[in-house]
Amino acid sequence: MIRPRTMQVAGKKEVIRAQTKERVRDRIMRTARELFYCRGIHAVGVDTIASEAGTNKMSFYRNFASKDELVAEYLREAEAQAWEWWDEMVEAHLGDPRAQVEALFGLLFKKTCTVESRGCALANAAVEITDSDHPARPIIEKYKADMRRRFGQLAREMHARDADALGDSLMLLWEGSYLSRLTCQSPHGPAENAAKAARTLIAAYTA
Amino acid sequence: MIRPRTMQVAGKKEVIRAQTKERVRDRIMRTARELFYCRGIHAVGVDTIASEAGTNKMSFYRNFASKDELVAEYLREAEAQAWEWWDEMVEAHLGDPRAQVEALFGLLFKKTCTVESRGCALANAAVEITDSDHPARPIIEKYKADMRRRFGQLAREMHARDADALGDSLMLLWEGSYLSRLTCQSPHGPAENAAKAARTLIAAYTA
DNA sequence: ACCGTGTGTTACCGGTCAGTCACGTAGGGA
DNA sequence: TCCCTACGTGACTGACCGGTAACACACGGT
Repeated sequence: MIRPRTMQVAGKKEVIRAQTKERVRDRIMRTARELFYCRGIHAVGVDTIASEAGTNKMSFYRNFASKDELVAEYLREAEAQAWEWWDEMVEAHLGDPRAQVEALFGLLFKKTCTVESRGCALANAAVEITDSDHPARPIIEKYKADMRRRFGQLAREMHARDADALGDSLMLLWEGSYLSRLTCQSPHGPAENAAKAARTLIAAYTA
Repeated sequence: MIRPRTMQVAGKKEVIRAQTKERVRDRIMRTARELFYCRGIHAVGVDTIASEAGTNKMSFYRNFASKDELVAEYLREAEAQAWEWWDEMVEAHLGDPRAQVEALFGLLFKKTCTVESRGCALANAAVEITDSDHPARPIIEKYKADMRRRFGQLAREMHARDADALGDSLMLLWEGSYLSRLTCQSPHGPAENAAKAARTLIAAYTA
């Protein structure tokens, strides 16, 4: 039941130990992140994750209630990471929503147009997980709803004529970039033109 | 090995039989289409497909070499269907590429913004199937490469300033619409604004 | 009347899946 | 010293996976 990990005040010994011997839970999370992202959620079993993380299934189940819970945790981490990057871009251009969008699409380009990219972890999970009772579903839906809201907000701050339409358009370009990374295996896919499209749309809606 | 189904000249009896008792292979294909699309490819086993199609696993393997082959066939069918719809829209507005794109995005709206829609079968398969040796991979990649080429061609016919960029942008909107249908479970997602975005982009690139 | 084709049925194979049990051990804090 | 926590190990369950073997039957064409 995922106990709260009583992080005791770290003495010197503790620090060394943390470096040399990463806790099992963290090793599992890191391994799961890599495997789920690269091979997909259904394609990776808990046994594989455990042994790839240098441990075993029993230790896995001492740290996670179920595979579904691990998946949910994996997506929560991915979401937190995504917003961290997003906020970085936004904070670098406070008060200048155009520059913020520009920076965000620059980041998108950097993330999607690499050989290793497999698109958006949350979006991929949305495709793979069809069971509406899965604990991952609310995480995905909240994430994407937040994203839509944020794009709409940016459009409003740019004083766009039809802010909701512009926000949605930007989100479509965003999502399309991620998906096209999977359908056109080459890193030189349509996603390379996402930033330009965003710029064009913004210009058209704020002329 | 999927024999070519020696479609003998149909006598009257044959016609009746075809109505009342659909061939096993067709029943399996139809069932597979529904189940794969709704629940995902990994989530559906051949046993389920067979029994849902009113037959059994043995009859399944008399018609398909393997599950992977069925998946490939499923995607080939989906591709053919998609191009059929595409060509219908294009042929309805011969010589008017703007109207053709308009019609295509109208179709996209009709397809994505329904409660049952689960996005694009090919794109979903691209997410689920990570093994590069899978027989479905070349089908997916060819389909999306063709789509990119077609969008580029349409942009060129519209005499757009940067035809490749416009084509890619339209494709991103297209793909984004499909993906957003899965991430924002409601039919009232950002995809509702895809056509408007396409119109805006075209206007900007051909002004 | 005969045979080939398509189909149904049952049982089976080896492998993998998620998840559990019982037991052993190393190390750190009190 | 003692104990508690974290972790490792191997065996196990029951379900399901893709795929196969052997046998039976119904029907249509010749």
